[in-house]
Amino acid sequence: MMMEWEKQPQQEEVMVNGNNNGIFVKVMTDEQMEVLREQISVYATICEQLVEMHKSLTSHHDLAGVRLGNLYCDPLVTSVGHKITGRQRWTPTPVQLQILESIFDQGNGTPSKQKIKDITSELLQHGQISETNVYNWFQNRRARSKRKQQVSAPNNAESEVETEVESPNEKKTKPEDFQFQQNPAPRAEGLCFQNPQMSSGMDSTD
Amino acid sequence: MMMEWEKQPQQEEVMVNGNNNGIFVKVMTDEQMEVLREQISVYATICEQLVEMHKSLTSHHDLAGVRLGNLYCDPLVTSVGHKITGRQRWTPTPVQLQILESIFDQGNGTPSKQKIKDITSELLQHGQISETNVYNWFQNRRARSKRKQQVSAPNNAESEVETEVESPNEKKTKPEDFQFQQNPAPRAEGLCFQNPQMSSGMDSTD
DNA sequence: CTTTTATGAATGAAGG
DNA sequence: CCTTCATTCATAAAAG
Repeated sequence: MMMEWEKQPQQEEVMVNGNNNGIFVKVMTDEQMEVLREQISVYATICEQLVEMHKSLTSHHDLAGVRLGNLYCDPLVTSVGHKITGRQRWTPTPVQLQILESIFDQGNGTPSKQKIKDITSELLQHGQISETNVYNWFQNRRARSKRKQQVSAPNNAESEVETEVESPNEKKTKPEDFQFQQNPAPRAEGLCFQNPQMSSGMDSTD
Repeated sequence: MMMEWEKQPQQEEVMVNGNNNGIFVKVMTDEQMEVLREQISVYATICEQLVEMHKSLTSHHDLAGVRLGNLYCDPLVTSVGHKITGRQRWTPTPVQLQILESIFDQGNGTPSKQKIKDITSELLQHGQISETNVYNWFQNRRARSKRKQQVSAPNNAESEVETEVESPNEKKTKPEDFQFQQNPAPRAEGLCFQNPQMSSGMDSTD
């Protein structure tokens, strides 16, 4: 059964600026926001429960544990299936990524040498990784984050939307941090939570 | 296990109606929408993978299957867990493409930042486009062009350097060479994360 | 509608 | 740090 919201994207598109250069934004009502929160929350809960179930299983059945050992250890979450035929470049596992992101968010934009080692050790518990990988990751993360800023910056023509973001400490995700995308299909889009295809799963095509 | 959703929402409140009786709603930027999609998508993917894993386990251990049977059949979980992806990508209009191609052909293979802005402005007259789009286009164009060169011109100039992995000397891109990620198998099952609170969602105009 | 191809976008790594 | 390149992923468009 599909979730309701997929069929009920009832946000409206409003033009913030009255002139023809105005920007269109998605509008959500409080209720919709709440629903979203609920749904995400549900996912979180489910995930936790499933993980617990999995733990129970593997702890009670060595055989199963072994069998799936190399599968759940990280591949479970090994995101998009990629060939195991000698990957040339490191790809962070979701867990590693999450950790990296959280560290990045902590504002310590200064990845010191020692810090790198520290982080690397930590991440090694969740998959192969090297200090260079960590170093590069932070460099790239920083650079790209910054670039996004400057791209979205050209907001001289201030709109009616007061940029009253009272989160000066937030340095990465800016509200106006989006870019225009051509949308040839003027049809209702809103929350396009669709299901094109579940593809890219854990199909490790070796 | 919760993600940063709680901290992300930086929507602004705007009054949809100009008059003082207007309703206040939350506004989400495309960026935020994208973040949301990503997060939900992650949950969906993880859930699906966990379910798959669970299936593998239970198929080998009836006991475990029974044990967990009433657990995953919980009202919480009802059907379809799917990936929610809603990214849409920019598609250049013929006119834009024409201009881009001509610029590319002018040999100025070095699209500087200022140049990008310039080009973007130009192309904006022929359809929606962003600097990032232009940047990406040139990056891709050059890469593709270069690749074609090396493929169509297998000059023996550099002897046996083709001791590469895989088969780079293969005629252009060979689809069969790399992984197939499509699996159009119509699956009408899986998990569904339903919640009493969710079901009576936003469709009720209350 | 399903499968394949073309190509926009994301990102790890290297160079300066 | 910033820019550039190479490879990969995902999806719109085309082909069947």
